[in-house]
Amino acid sequence: MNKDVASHLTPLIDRFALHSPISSEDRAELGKMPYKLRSYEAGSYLLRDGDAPVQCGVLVSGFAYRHRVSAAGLRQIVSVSIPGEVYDLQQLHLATADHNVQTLTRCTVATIAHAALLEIAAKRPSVARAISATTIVDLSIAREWMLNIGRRDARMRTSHLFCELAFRLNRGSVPSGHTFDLPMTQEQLGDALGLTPVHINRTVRGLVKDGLIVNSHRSITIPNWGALVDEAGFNSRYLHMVPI
Amino acid sequence: MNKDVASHLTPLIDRFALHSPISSEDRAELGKMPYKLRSYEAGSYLLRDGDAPVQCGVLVSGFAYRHRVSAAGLRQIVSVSIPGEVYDLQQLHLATADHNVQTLTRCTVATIAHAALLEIAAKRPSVARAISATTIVDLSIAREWMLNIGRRDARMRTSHLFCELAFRLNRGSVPSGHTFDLPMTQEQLGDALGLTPVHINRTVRGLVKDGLIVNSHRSITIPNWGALVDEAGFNSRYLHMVPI
DNA sequence: CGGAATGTTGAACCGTTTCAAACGGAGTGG
DNA sequence: CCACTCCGTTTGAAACGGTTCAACATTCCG
Repeated sequence: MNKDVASHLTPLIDRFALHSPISSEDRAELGKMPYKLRSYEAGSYLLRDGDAPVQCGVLVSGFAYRHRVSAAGLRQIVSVSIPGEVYDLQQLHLATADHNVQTLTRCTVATIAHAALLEIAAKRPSVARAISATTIVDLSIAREWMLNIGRRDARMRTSHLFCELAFRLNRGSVPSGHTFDLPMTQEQLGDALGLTPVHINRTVRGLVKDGLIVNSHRSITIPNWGALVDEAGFNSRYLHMVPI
Repeated sequence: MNKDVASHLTPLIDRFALHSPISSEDRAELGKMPYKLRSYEAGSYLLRDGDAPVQCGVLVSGFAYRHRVSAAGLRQIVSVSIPGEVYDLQQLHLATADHNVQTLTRCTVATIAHAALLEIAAKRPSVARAISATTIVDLSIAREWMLNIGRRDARMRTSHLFCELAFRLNRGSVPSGHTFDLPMTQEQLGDALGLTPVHINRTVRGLVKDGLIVNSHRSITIPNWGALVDEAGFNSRYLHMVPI
């Protein structure tokens, strides 16, 4: 199952390299990690609240989301993972998961045992560092989400999320007229933004009416990137991503 | 300035040990890190958005908070640091800070150069691991804050924050009748909870009226821990803290 | 002591929620 | 190929939680 190692783990290594220097030996070592390739239907759980997490996963293809459910049964989506991202470093050193990770679409996932990753991290400080850096960027995104949910109105919140996803999906540069997949229902958007699905509907329609986005079949087109950025008050700095 | 090394860095080492095994040699090594002890007035900046972070800090005494300001000038407090906590691991591998850290009270801070910490982390995998684990717990707290801000009403939000602070300040067990310092203005509470100061006022008064808390002089007494926990829907699991 | 910052309260307003109903598209079975 | 169902989207109207604005009381601090 490890024949084409480099191609499946490349996103993980690239993500690491994005925020922290990774030497070619590190690359080689990381590329040799044993992993398993699996496919999941849309809606499958990749991690369940209460589980003991024992593996990391790279989303080779597909979207996933991370969510917590309160004692009262209220759900908050706390992050969205896009193709090529690692979705499970957030639980690397914890005995019990405190949230769920669920697929939004059919996904192909390369899973790596925590033990394997920790072993390399123990041998190679730069890998340990890269894991930390990746987690720190997740934390920065979480801070921006708190600001978004806590302090912006529905319209800004929604356009801010669209900006973030477009920017991440396009790795740091979004041309006007760009289209991207957004495989989330309006209920899921509501759970991500702290709003009701009904209000998400009205808000998205408002953005469409004002020509800020075009919305069809779970994909979003941004006719004018600058206009949406202004609407959202979006500043990509928190993503700590160097534009390509 | 390093005479009484163990006493000032102990909180850092203890925090590490809380989530990840730290051997006695690691302890000794960490205890030998060079650091500087400084005092800050209430309201001082420990880190400014845009700065290049070069040092970590341990809050030997005093409270601090972390906040982001949006393009429109809206402020969101994204975490509160209590005495004994490390306040700066969240920027360890980033070139530029994306938020501010400011003191709530007069603070004594032990600062450690990032270089010194990274050097030990490079030599000692368990230290690298402890840094990661600490950051991962911060991330878990951030997730709960997103849930709190996004999905709970003002009354639950406010009592949830009180529960969290009481629980962290008391290291995992809060007896009924417990009193703790909460050196935050109502405006700051509002910025932490995504509410206006006026509404914080009404909410806190409501909690007082219903006997869930007693509030005087920036300190909070919890007459009945179980009652406040129920009101807030608080479950301490996300803090990943073993009760003492 | 005086001035600034913080806390308190009321009343009007508004963004979002709630409830309810209808619509549309995709998939399924007869 | 139609009828049926399921799920997500859309829309309207009323209700509500939280905001805004404004005024005043209190505490803090130089």
